[in-house]
Amino acid sequence: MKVLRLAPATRRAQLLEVGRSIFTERPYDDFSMDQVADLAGVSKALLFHYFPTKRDFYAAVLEEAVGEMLALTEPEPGATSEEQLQIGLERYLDYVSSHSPAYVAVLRGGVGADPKIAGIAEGFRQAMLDRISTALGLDAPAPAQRVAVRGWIGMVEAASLDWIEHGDMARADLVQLLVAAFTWVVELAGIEPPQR
Amino acid sequence: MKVLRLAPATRRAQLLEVGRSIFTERPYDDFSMDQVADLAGVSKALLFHYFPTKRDFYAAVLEEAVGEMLALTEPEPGATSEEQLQIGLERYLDYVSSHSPAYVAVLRGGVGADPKIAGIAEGFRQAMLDRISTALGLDAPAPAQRVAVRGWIGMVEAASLDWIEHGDMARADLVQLLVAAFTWVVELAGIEPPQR
DNA sequence: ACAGGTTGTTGACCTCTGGTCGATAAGCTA
DNA sequence: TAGCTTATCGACCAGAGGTCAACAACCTGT
Repeated sequence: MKVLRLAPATRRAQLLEVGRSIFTERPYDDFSMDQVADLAGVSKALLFHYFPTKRDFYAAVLEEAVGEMLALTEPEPGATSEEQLQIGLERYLDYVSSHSPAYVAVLRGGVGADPKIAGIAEGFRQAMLDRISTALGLDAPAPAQRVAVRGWIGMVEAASLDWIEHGDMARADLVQLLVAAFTWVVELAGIEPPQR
Repeated sequence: MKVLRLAPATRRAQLLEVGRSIFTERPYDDFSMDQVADLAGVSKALLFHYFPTKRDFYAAVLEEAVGEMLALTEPEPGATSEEQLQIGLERYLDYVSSHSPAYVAVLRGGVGADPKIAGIAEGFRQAMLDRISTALGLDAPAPAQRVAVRGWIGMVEAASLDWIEHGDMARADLVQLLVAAFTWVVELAGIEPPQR
C-alpha cells in the first residue's frame, strides 16, 4: 500500500484547511476527529500527531483565520490616521463579507468558556486596539479611553454581523457610520487625535 | 434504598441550578453529564430524561440565565425614554457586575457555531432591541437605524466586559458614556426620539 | 390499612469519541 | 541498494453521550 508522505508544514497546512472548512459550518461538538481525518484522507493518529487535542486543533484553525484577518486588514502605511481608519474598515468589511463563515466562527465561536479559545478572539481585538492606539499615538490609554475604544470595536463587530446578515446597507454607508462613531468616541473619551 | 421523588418542575429547576454553577466555570466540553448528575445527586439517566441531549441542557441553562437578565433589567414603566435608558443601563451593569460569570457565559459562550445556542444570545439582544424600539416608538426601523442600534448594543456588551474585567471605572461614568453614545447614534441614524 | 396504578427514577448496556502507542514503510542519502 | 530518519498507520483503551426496560415512591380510592 502506497502511502504518500508530505513535509510536516504542508500536511499541517492541509489539515488546517480541512479544519477550517468544517469549523465554519458545524458546531464544535458536532463532528469527530475521525471525520476530520477521513476528510483529509489521513489516519486519526496522524491528526493527533500534529494537534495533541481537539481543542488545540480548533485553536490552531481559529488562530490561522485570525492571522489572515489581521493580514488582510493591515493599515495603509503612508496615510493619515483618518485615512488609515477608513481604509482599514473598508478592508475589514470586505473580509467580513467574503469570509463571513470564518468571521462568525472566530467571533461567536469558542467552546463554552475555554479561556484559550476565548483568548484568540480576544487577541484579535487586542491587536486591533493596538493598531488604533498606535495610530493615535497613545501608549497607556486611560480607563475611560480604553473602555470607549473597546466598546467601539464591539460596535464594529456587532454592526458587521448585522450587516452581513441582512445585506441591506451599502458598505460605504456603514464605513461612514463607523468612522463617525469612532471620531465621536475619541472626542468623548478625551483622546486627542494626532496632528495629521 | 430510599429514593426521594421531586415534582418535575422542582427537579428541573434543581438540575438547571447545578448546570449553571458548572457552565459558568468550565468549558462545555470540559465536564461530563455524569459529573453533572453526580453533583445533582441523581442518575445520569434522569438527567437525560429531563434534557434529551447535552446541548439541550446547555441551551436550557443559558435560556434561564437570559430570562433572569431580562427580568432584572426590565425598564421602568412610568419614566421618560431617556430615564428608561439610564435606569435600564444601571440595572444592566449591576447585573453584569454581580453575575459576571453567567453574563460572560451567555455572551461568549456557545458551542462553536451551533445556531440553537447562538440564537439564545441573539434572542437576548433582540429583546433589548425590541425594548429600545418600543421606547422610541419605532415599528420597522430602517436598515441604517437597525445597524446603528445593533452596533450600539455590541458596544454596550464589549464595554461591559472590559469594565468588569478591569474594574477601574465608575459605573456612573460608564452609564454616562453609553447614554451619550446612544443619543448620538440615534441622531446619526436619523431616528427621532419620541416627545417625552 | 392496604391494593393498585401512576410516574419519577435507576442500573445496565451500547456505540462512538477523544486520545495513545508500538510497529510500519516512504523517501532521502551515500 | 543498503540504511537511516521519520511521517504515517492499525489496533487499542477509558470514558463520553445516549437508550431502555425495570423498579419503587407516592397518591388515590376503598
